[in-house]
Amino acid sequence: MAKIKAIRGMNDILPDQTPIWQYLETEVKRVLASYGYSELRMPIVEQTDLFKRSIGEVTDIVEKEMYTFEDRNGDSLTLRPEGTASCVRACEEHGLTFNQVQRLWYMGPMFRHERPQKGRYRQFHQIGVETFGMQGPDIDAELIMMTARLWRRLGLDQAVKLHLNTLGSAEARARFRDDLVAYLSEHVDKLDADSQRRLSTNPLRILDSKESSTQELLNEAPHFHDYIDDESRHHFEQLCALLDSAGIAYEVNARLVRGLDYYGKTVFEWITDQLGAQGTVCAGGRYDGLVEQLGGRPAPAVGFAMGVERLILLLETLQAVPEYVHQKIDIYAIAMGDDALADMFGIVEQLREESELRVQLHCGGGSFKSQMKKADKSGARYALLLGDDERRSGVVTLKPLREAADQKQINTAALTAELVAIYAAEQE
RNA sequence: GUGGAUGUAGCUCAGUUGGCAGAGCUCCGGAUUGUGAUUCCGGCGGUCGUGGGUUCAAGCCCCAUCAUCCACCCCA
Repeated sequence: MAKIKAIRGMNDILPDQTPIWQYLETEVKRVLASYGYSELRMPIVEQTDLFKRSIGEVTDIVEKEMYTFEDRNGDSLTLRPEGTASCVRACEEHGLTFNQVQRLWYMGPMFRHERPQKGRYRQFHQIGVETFGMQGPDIDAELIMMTARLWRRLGLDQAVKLHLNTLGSAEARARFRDDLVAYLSEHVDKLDADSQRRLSTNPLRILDSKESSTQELLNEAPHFHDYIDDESRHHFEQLCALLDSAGIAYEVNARLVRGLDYYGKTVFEWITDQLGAQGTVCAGGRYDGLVEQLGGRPAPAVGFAMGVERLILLLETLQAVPEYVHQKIDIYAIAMGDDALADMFGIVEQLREESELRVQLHCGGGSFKSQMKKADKSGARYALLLGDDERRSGVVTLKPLREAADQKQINTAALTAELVAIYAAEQE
């Protein structure tokens, strides 16, 4: 019988990886909490129309990457390919955007049917942050400063660069797009094949083309600079000024275009050159029109999303994960003989009751030697030994595994106090 | 969706012009009593991704298929 395997592009996250995930999630939550953001949890499945109406009908995501299926009652449902649409839907549905300000975050799996490669999977995880009800560049700046703080905290700040751009108002963008398409249509023959296709699907994406011939052609093309509306220009200038005074370095990248239709004005990406083709580790922007587009009363909004797998890849390639993250046991307890084992259960339970120490009791038998080997491999700093000798004198043996110090016997009643003192001294 | 590379033990990988399926690591046991990491000895472990074909004989050659990785596209 053929073995059942995980679905392509959907990965198990194994025990040697989960500590890194927990570390990243913990640090992100701390930063978010320090800015007063609240968590929102949404369903993973939504009505298909939600994504069609928000992301854009002709985007690759909607056209060919969504996991869409029929519910038993015939409704078309879709595994969420991103979080913003769900978040807006949830906020709107519960009145959270009605005349109020919101600062929210969520984390969880997203689904896109793409060909997997490094940093790109069919089930992947994002941590998303969305804000509503604030139209000025101050909140744009706050979001960017928050991400910058996170990179510093994670030790990634030297490896990522901030790219910044403005897409202007919907009207300005539309005029620019029309003129750009008109110009490029006259030179279709000089465009690379991909860009020819984009001409009808997502012409702004052509600005991002990697073909040098296409880039040459673009030098003579209309420039968005000449189309931007005054309000967007001011918004962008103020944002840049705020980032300047906060000491945050950025590169204005006029070719930076986001793939989703709902973005306008500010867009930004944090990019690394350490991960191969999937360099964008965090990206977002302003989407003032989306709430209204989804049927709500108009509300300005800005947000971004981080790719968790990509951040973890980056942490690993930079070897930026602190050593303690992989340390899961403080004490490994070994008992020799059935009577000692019964006593040891009581001792380790009391230790757990009276301290925060992480104590693992050896189970499953084996020779004393093999138990010592397991103690060593566990990474614990101490082995706690109990045999007939110790039981006779009411003590346990504490054996250091990581330093060249002698083992010593400790009165069982004083064990917790002794260990807590040792670990407290270690903290200083 | 397109292109390239790769599938052999739990892991990392050898395997010659086609001729008995291998190593290292891990795991288990041992090197005189209850002391780990180094060392030495022994052991467990494989439908060679899967299905066909060629051949006296296939891990190796041919076809198909699946999966993984990398890149394109797209995106976090």
